[in-house]
Amino acid sequence: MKIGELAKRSGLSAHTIRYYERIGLLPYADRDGSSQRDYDAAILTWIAFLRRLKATGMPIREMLLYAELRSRGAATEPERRVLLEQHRNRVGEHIADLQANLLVLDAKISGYAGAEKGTDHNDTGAPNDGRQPAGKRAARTR
Amino acid sequence: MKIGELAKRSGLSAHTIRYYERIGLLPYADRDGSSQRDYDAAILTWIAFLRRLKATGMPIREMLLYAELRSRGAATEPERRVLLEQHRNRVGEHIADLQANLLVLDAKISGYAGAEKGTDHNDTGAPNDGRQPAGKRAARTR
DNA sequence: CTACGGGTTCGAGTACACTCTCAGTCAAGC
DNA sequence: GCTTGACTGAGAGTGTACTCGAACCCGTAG
Repeated sequence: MKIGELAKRSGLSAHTIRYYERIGLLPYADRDGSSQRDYDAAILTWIAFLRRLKATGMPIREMLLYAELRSRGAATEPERRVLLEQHRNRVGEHIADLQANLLVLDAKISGYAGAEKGTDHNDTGAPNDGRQPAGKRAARTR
Repeated sequence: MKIGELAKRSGLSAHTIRYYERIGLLPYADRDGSSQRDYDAAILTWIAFLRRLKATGMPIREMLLYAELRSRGAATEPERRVLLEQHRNRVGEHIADLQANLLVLDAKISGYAGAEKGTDHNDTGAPNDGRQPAGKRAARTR
C-alpha cells in the first residue's frame, strides 16, 4: 500500500504520515523500486493505537517514548504498562475535571434557561457573573 | 487590587492578565494615578468563569465572542445561552470520546497485566499491536 | 510524446495560547 | 537620595503539532 492509500485508510494525511516517520513515531517504511513508501496493512493497527493516545491527550514526546520501548521488544513491556497506566490515570482525572466543569456550565445554562427574553432570575452562580462592560476591544488576537 | 495581587488570587500570571486585556477577554481596567491597573474583586468571578471555559477546551475566539455579547448587555442572553449550550454539547461528546478511549486503554493494559516478566499471552487487542522495529530515529522532534 | 496523478525531500509557514524581554516609570522604605 | 520591587506598553519568542510549498522524479493512458 502506498502513502496515499494509507492516508485514506488511516485518517492521517500523507503529510502527517511522513512527519510521523521523520520524528520516529512510525517505523521507517520500506521503499519500492522508485523509492516510494510501501506499507503493510499491519501498520494500521499501530496508527489506530497512536490515534487513541493522541485523542486522550498524550503528547507526542510520550508516544515517542512508547514507540521506542516497543521497538526494543518484549523486555520493555513492564515499562510500557507503567506508561499506559500513568496515562490512563491522567485521562481519568481529566474526565473527572471536565465533568465537574460541565456541571457548573449546566447550572449556568439553567440560569439563562427560562429567560427567553431576559428575565434573569438568579440565585447562585448566576449567568451574569463578573459584569462591567468589556470596554475597548483591542483588535489583534493575532 | 493591583495586577500582582489579582494574579495571585486568580491563578493567572500578570502577563496573562495583560494579554487577556489586550485581546479583549478582560475589560480594560481602570488605572490609578500612576496608570497602574486597579481591579475590583468582582473581576475574579469573571476570570473563574473564563477558566472554566478554558478548562473545557473552549478556544479563545469563542470566549471573546461570549465576552463581547456579555458586554452588550442583557439583550444578548439568548445568544449567550446558545453558545454555552453548544459548548456544553461539545464537551459532553468529548467526555464520551475520552471514556471510550479509556476503555480500550484499560483493555490493553489488562493485556500487559499478568506479564510482570513478558509472558505475552494475548487474545484480542493484544498490547503488542502493529510490531515492526521503529527503525532509524530521526532526531528533531523540535 | 506528453500530460496526469501520484510519489519524493526539505525547509518554511501556520495556529494557538501564552510567556518573556526590554527599557523605562513610580511609590515606599531606609 | 537611593534602592527595591512592582508596575507599564510593545513586541518578540516559545512549544506543540502539524501543514504547506517548491522543485523534482516516475509510471501509465491517450
